Amino acid sequence: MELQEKIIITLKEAFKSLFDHDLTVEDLSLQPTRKEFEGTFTFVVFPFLRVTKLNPEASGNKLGEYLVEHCDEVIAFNVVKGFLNISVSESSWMSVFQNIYANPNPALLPSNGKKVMVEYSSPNTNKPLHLGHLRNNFLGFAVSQILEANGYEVIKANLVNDRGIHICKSMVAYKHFGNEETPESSGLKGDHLAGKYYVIFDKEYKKQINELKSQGQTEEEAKKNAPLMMEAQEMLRLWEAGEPKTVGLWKKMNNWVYEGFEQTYKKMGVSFDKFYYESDTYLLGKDIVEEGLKKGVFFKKENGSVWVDLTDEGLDEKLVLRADGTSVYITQDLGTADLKYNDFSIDKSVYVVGNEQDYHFDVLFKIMRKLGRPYGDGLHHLSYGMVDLPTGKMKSREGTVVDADDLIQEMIDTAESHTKELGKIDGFSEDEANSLYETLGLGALKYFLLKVDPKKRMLFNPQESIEFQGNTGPFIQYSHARIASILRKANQVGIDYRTDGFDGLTKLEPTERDLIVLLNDFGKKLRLAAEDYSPAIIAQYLFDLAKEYNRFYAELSIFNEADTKVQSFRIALSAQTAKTIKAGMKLLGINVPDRM
RNA sequence: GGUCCUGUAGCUCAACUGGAUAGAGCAACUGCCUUCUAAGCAGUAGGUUUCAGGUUCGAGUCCUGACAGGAUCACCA
Repeated sequence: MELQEKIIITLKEAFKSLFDHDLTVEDLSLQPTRKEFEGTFTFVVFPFLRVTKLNPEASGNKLGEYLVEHCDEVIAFNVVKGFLNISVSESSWMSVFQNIYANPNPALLPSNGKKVMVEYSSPNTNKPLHLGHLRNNFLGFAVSQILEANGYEVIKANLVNDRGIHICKSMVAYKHFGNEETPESSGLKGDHLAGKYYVIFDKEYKKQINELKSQGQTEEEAKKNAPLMMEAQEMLRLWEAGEPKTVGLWKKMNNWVYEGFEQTYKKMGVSFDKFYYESDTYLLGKDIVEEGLKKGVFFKKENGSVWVDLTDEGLDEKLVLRADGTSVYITQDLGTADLKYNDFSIDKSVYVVGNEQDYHFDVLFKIMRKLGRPYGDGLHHLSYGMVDLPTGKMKSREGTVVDADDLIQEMIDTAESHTKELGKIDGFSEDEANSLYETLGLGALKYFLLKVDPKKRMLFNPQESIEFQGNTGPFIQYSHARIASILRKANQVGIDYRTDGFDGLTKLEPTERDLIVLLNDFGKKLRLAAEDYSPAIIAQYLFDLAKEYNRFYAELSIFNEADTKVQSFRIALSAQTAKTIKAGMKLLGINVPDRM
């Protein structure tokens, strides 16, 4: 049984025995004791004064005395105002440590038999990935790992937006200005090549608009009548009709993009179990519209358009099918939701999509629940804030974006020069060194984007945002490398740091105890991160853990320690910390080096 | 304008979901490498938690109203 659980149960008994009052375990909770007070757990007695009918101090004292007497682990207590601070014996902490140390993988809770799909990335195929996509991809991958560690079976899905007016724009521009350019002939990655023509389209389109405006058309007319735009619209019609030449060009350009994406995904370290393509799904959902009409969830207006009325849920009326019978954005999402369920019979479905689509998903989920879908309550929009630059919002058409490939490379280069400056690569082969730079550069980038609460909008300053010191990925990686070094030496010297090497040890230094407390928290954090869909909780925890370890490292010596039991224990404590850091970082999709 | 999200040290972020004197990192300053990796450790300084009310033993956290920033409100995706 967990230590905290045991204390809470004893508290429950205390209320029964001392005050003849029944409480549930859920009524009682412990919080960490603040650093300036003696103790590890604190029980706040204020809410129970009505039950104890005593003043706060007396209540705390009564409960504290009961705990010391009836709970072996509790060795002392003190009461400050209404706060009962509980001290746990050092031998209890030792046995807590023995328990967690025996677990080979701290980041793996038993299977819960449930299936969840996490849809993330979901790029458009007309341009390369940028900084905003990085946040999406890292979040999606990390949340998948976290859910898996919590016992879910996870299907990582990517719904590729491969059709529509945007890709037609790139195609039109390529037709006019491409001169049969290919990734090979241009030396450009396929996604960058497609993006180049998307930008060209916009540039030429704007020229045409200005020309038409100078001929007396309004802005609105000009936007509609510009030949390039009309051509793009026509191309979309041809595509939908399956016209072979158009489809051929579409396939050719998309394949270039996919090759480019594949490289970037590989570099980012993210992966998918299932790809969906909108070219396959964009016609789905019409049967659901029919179903909704039959069930009375939807209604038809005079012109034949179909709507859902969500005013009773605090939203508005929303169109789900046009008067001419064609789909809108949400129509296909209705269909895709069912498709996912039919493919995998999932219990939960998570959509990692920016907060600009909050309203859309609110509507989508409410509709699915009204339709009585079995997975309705398992739908979740992991909504994250935009990544802004100091110059403001990123706009891909205007070229004010931080390109994902460029940024990753920049991070790796920075890691390289920083590492060389510190002179830390003695004895590294070239391959090892390069792999280290990649680990550190990506670690810094991923940690930076994941440590912030997903729903918060964040600022990215290319010059200043990425550091290698303080609350950063490399700081945590460094802590791991330090421990790895200790373990190498311990193995070399032949120190036994398995449990029997320090059995019977009862004396603990404060930093050692603090480390055990933190290590013991990992499971709780893991659950919380899954409940909140928040890798930031793991990131924050790992920083705290690394920080605490570095304090321990600075304060106490291992190899100069005369008592061999203490020595073995400190190495075991180090090993457990490394294990936890490695497992936790893996949840974030970050590797940790053994040397740096 | 309606709805939703956000507002905490100069900057970037925490605060265990209502608990004690609001904590870290960066930047600044002071110490610590003849000892296991100084990408580290210890310390100093930095705050009316945007503002005004309210709820209660207790509010950064909940409620109301301002103010500021962002998103969204198409027979676009």
